[in-house]
Amino acid sequence: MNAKFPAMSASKAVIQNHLRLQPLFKPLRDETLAGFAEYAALKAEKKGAVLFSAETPNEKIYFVLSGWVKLFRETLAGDEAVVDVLTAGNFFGEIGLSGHDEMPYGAEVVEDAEIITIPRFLLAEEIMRNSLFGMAVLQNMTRQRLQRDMEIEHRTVQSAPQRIGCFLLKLCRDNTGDPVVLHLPYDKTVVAHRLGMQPETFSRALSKLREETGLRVRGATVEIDNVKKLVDYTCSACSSSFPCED
Amino acid sequence: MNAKFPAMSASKAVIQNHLRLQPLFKPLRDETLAGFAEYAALKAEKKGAVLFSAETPNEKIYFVLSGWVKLFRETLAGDEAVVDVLTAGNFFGEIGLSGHDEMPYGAEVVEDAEIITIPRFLLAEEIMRNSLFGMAVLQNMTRQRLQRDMEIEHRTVQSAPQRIGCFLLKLCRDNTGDPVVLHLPYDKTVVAHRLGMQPETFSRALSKLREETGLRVRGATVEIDNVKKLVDYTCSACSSSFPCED
DNA sequence: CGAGGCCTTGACCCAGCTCAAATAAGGTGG
DNA sequence: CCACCTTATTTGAGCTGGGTCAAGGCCTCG
Repeated sequence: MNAKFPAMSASKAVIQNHLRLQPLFKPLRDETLAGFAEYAALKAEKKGAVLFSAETPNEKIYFVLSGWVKLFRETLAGDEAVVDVLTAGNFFGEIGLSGHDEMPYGAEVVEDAEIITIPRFLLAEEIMRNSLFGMAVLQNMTRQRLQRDMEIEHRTVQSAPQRIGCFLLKLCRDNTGDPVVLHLPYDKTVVAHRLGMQPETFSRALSKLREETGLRVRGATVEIDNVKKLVDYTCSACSSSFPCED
Repeated sequence: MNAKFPAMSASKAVIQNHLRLQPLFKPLRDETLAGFAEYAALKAEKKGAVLFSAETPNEKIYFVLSGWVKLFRETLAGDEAVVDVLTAGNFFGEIGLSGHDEMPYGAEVVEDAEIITIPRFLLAEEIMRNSLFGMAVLQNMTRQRLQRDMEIEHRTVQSAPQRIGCFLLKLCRDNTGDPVVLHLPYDKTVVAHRLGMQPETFSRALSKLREETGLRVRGATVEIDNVKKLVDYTCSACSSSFPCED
């Protein structure tokens, strides 16, 4: 009964609790999660922190508990393409599970974040051992692929204001009551790049969206009085109707 | 020893041989493949055949042995977005493995094709039983996701002529000798949509690419004298260098 | 040989990009 | 709490790649 142990196991217990809440881990038993927690680390990361760089080997899977992280690549011309932006409930680095040692993109914290990392090999082992878990991972990857398909379609079919609308609607997902208040989670420049447009275009498109659908923007806060109006404006160009993904 | 049996088992043997060649099935033993072959069907499909429609439940996985198949969605406006175009060695319908009963897009033969179909449940069972196979499926899906990531980047970073160049380069992949002769596999309209552009734009962009890199086009045949020149022109905008995917 | 479907070309338009400059918004040290 | 510096955001002006519409040309197949 070393004096250090109570503290340590308390911390591990905290991690284990967070892991239990991850949808991906639903098929796992507590003792498995405890095993993960043993090797996992929970860390508070400051805005600007680089978790890993592109073209770099990486051994961990990252679970975002809070804050925002962007995944990005840099083109030869020097400008960045934002692949995705993740927040609470998302994870990344799973690409490594499929034998890609070098990450195809870098990861940077864009809003102070709490992140749990787990060594990749633990998950890989569990996938081999527990086919239910393997299936869960496969389903997750499949969903991501479908989201990418949609994204590609959106980029050619939607106008800039509509893309912003679509982005805002995804943030609404939970809120149902009509006056919705959102906080733009991070730097508007990052949002712009996430949506594949320049910051100037983003600014103008947001103004247009404001006129068109009557939403209000104050700094990083967005208020939507009439969600239906926003849906009508945004989703008219799309091939699937509103709550466009499961 | 019914008279029918020799014929049937010969046909099944043919199918089994095709299945053996699928990279996805590498981790499977012959007896497993034999089991698949028992329920599988090999069919010659004519150009224009619709294999399934979007928003429709589907129970099969499709392996393309020859010819070309396009996967597509239709937008409300009525124009089609080509999600992907597949040929020998590719397969589709795996989305169904992750519990998506309704297909998110339709499949149509765009060039006479031979296709093997396997009931989805057989693969699903095997995934649960054989974790090596499950891992192979996961890796495949992961690769597809990464390809989508690249595609999204390409759409914003590359010009129309560059996108065509990129497309041609992928078709070169095997040929190494410098004078390369390619046959555009299908309808130029389909290629255009696959690349996210209008047929008119495709035509103009192809002319530009011809001037720029000295390749020659005669009907559906493309001759490339200087692959390096094409690479230089095409890949200059990209974030990864030439043979851009494994 | 004719019809319909591709493919190409021309003319014009417009969303979004680029360059440049003016403002706003934070964050920091005093 | 304020002045100052740095980093976002907005706005203006002009450009351009690609879309749209419309008209031929060409090739294929019946």
